Amino acid sequence: MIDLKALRDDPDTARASQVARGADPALVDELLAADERRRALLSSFEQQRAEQKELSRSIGKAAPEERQAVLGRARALAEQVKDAEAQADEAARELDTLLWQMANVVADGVPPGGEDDFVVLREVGAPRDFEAEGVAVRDHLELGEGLRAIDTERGAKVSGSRFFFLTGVGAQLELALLNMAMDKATAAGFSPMITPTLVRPAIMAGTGFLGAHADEIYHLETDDLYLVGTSEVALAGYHSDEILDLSDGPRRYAGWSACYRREAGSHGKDVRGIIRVHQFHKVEMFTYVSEADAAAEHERLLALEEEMLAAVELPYRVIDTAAGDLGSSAARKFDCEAWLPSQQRFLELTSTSNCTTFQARRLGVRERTAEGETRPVATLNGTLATTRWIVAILENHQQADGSVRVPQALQPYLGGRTVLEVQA
RNA sequence: GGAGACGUCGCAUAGUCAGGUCUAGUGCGCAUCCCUGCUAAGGAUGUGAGGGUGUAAGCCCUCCGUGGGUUCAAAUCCCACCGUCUCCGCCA
Repeated sequence: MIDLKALRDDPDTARASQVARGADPALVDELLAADERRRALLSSFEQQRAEQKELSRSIGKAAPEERQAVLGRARALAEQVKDAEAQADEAARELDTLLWQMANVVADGVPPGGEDDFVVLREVGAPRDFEAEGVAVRDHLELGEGLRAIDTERGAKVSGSRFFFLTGVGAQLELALLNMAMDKATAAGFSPMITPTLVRPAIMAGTGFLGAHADEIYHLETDDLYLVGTSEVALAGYHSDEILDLSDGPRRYAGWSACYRREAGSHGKDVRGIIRVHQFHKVEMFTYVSEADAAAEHERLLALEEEMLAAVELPYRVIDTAAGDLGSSAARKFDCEAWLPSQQRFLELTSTSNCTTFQARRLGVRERTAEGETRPVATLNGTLATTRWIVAILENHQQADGSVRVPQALQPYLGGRTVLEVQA
């Protein structure tokens, strides 16, 4: 959630942020009004409560003859206090409801607008000229089937649409990718983590995923648990309600987990193959860092993502996501999109968000300052590899006969294999 | 699934049966200072979180796993829930 004090001091920035996101700036003024109301009612309650406590204490030592009179007054006061408390509570609830509706304030420099208003920061690597090479481009599913690596038909039979099996070399390829990502993260100082994929409502809400896109999330009614769409959720919850010591630097984690997405709003989109699926695997970087160092950490996560993309030799571009396409928790987001030869377009492979103190406030993650005070930390996350990367790797490294070249950096993770051969 | 024990301000604990200076005590740890001096010890003071108010010093409120309830008054009594541990059963 946003910082109420900052909102009070500088409502214009918050209003501008709402406008950039395409959200309603009036929410800011509703918040200010609700905050003022809450503080007034709280002060009133606290004053009456102090009075009541004092009177109540005097009963124990009151002389027997005046006891009844004091008791009578105390009873009346108790009624009054109960009423004042109810009013203060109600005002606090109203404020809270508004507070949880408000998305993070976007960072300076984020392009305003919606999904299509991103800014391309750079393009790296050139797409192959398949025509010149004499290669008739196959899409990832055709390639995957030829390699006996992907089986979507049986995925549908067993689990429904948007499910699949990775078979044989396909399974090995995913493990290779994810292991390489874990190694890379570990080398960069991230602690490897294998996280729960079912989380409590408070954790899911704290990360900001239960807002506008709540229908994207699987919910297990019987147990009131949510299936995570990314290990970010579990990693953000990991230090919830804790006060961290970040004086030795940020806490960095690399989460390995299955991820689940309902894809409720994407009927008919990316229905072929494994581009958009209900379940996949991902290695996710997650950092807890002092707010002042958050922007630098964001660059660091982005750099690691680009290193991974370079390691698997994919042409890609980096985009600065527009305000309206940011998640509610993010103040800024960079996506890396790989070139997809079969569709002649870019496909998102990584996404790194700076959530500033937004998630930390909701989840109660703070740090101890040098002065001994507490303050909310900043949280950031970024993708290091996912099942979807297989799509881009197969397509970009395909050869004329339907076999696929293995990028050099990946070869050690595939037993030294240099080519994935077509299977009979 | 059954039976039981437990959940207190970093850690360890007192307090709960008998509701009222508990305005949560003590030890350890930690911080500052003092004394002294030689691989250290002793003493003093301070030391949870969140919030309201105030220029400030300060004053005040909330929190004893969570949420309700009883009462003038709840760490303490009642109810529900959550979590941890032990034993039994069942399943992998």
